[in-house]
Amino acid sequence: MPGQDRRIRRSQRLLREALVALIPEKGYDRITVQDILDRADVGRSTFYTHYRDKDDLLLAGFDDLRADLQRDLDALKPGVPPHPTSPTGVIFAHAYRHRDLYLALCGRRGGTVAQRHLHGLVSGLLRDHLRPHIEAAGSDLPVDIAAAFYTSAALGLLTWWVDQDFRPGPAALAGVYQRLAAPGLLTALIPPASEPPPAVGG
Amino acid sequence: MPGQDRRIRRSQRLLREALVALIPEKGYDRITVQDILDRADVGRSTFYTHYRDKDDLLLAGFDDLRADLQRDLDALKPGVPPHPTSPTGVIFAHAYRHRDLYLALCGRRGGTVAQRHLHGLVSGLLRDHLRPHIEAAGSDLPVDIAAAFYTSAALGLLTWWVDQDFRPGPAALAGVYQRLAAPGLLTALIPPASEPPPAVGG
DNA sequence: ATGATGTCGAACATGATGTCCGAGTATGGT
DNA sequence: ACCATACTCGGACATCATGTTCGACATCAT
Repeated sequence: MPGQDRRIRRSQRLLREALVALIPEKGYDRITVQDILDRADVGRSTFYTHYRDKDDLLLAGFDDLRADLQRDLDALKPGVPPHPTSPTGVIFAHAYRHRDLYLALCGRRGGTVAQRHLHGLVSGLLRDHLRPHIEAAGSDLPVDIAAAFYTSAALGLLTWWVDQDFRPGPAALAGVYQRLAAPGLLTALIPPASEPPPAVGG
Repeated sequence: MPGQDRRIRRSQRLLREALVALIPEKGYDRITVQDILDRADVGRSTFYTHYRDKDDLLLAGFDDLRADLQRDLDALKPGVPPHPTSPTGVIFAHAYRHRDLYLALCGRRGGTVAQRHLHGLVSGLLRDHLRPHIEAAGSDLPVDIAAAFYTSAALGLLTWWVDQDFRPGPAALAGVYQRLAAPGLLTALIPPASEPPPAVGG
């Protein structure tokens, strides 16, 4: 059974790697299951015993990514009070460390499923990050709207960055993001204007 | 021939309407050409004489939309110097007037093609709008990055709005967008800080 | 070594895609 | 009114991708 596990994981890893490698080449929509099979040198039924379809394979790889990103973010939360980076900065750094994967997930040739899931993930993240700030300030700004705005802005920047071959470094990108995002949020919080936290706007 | 033209346009209109109606029901990816044919009550080869595939049909409808939106925006440009609304405000109003279409284009169940094209359209729009401001201010902010940021923010808000059944009115939405977007752009322009135009940040 | 467990991949049935060709219909000239 | 023309319509077809089935095979436990 442990040996079987090793074999299973081997196929799964091969399939996932094949898909990630194929996406920048052909574009997710044009990739056929047979393409993945050929690239991974794995049989058809092997694929279908592990995954329901192409989307399922993509999302399985996504779970690992999500866990990894969550670890980075959890490491940020209890950190020193003047956070060195925002959640968005962590995401950019994470994307830079996993360039191949993010190229497939939010690059030009990625698919709807990946983008949607990444959006959902980041959206939940930012909502949780923003809510306390907005509530503490007693602002009338709806949390959902703010989350939608900043999630799409961050992911849009990320997508642009990926398609630019990660040209400005992750720190520079995070800097630009802060520069554009933070002032708007700060002024949107002013009605009672209680606290100006160091790294809001994530 | 004029009669023929009428017949042609009839089929084309029926097909486009069928697709737009189908997208919110089934989701673009799950729609089959046969679904469109059945809904429009049009024959198979009729479809393929006019369009190469499903994507082509969608994009054809897109051209009309693009022209319509461009008219609204052109009407804005030579307007009174203190523009009453930003380009983004115009887009929100346009989306509100064509709710059915935008529900298909950027709603939850829309497809990759539509979103990509809409993104490209708005991106070009905002780039042209932002460049003079940034250059006039002599800011070091790269135009492309700013365009990526604000395009995604605007379209993300639009997508959220569409999925909320266009709940806050278009004016209210445009107001929130301005509130979140404008301060960041204004402070990003400050290095020389030459002019504070009324409705930047589109 | 041998049985139990679970994977591998060729072959198959189904459904979607895009093409082809004969039938049908409106137009325009006579 | 009639015919010829031009163009559209849609059923039938070949092709391709998908997801399933089933026998062969490899690995581990006893």
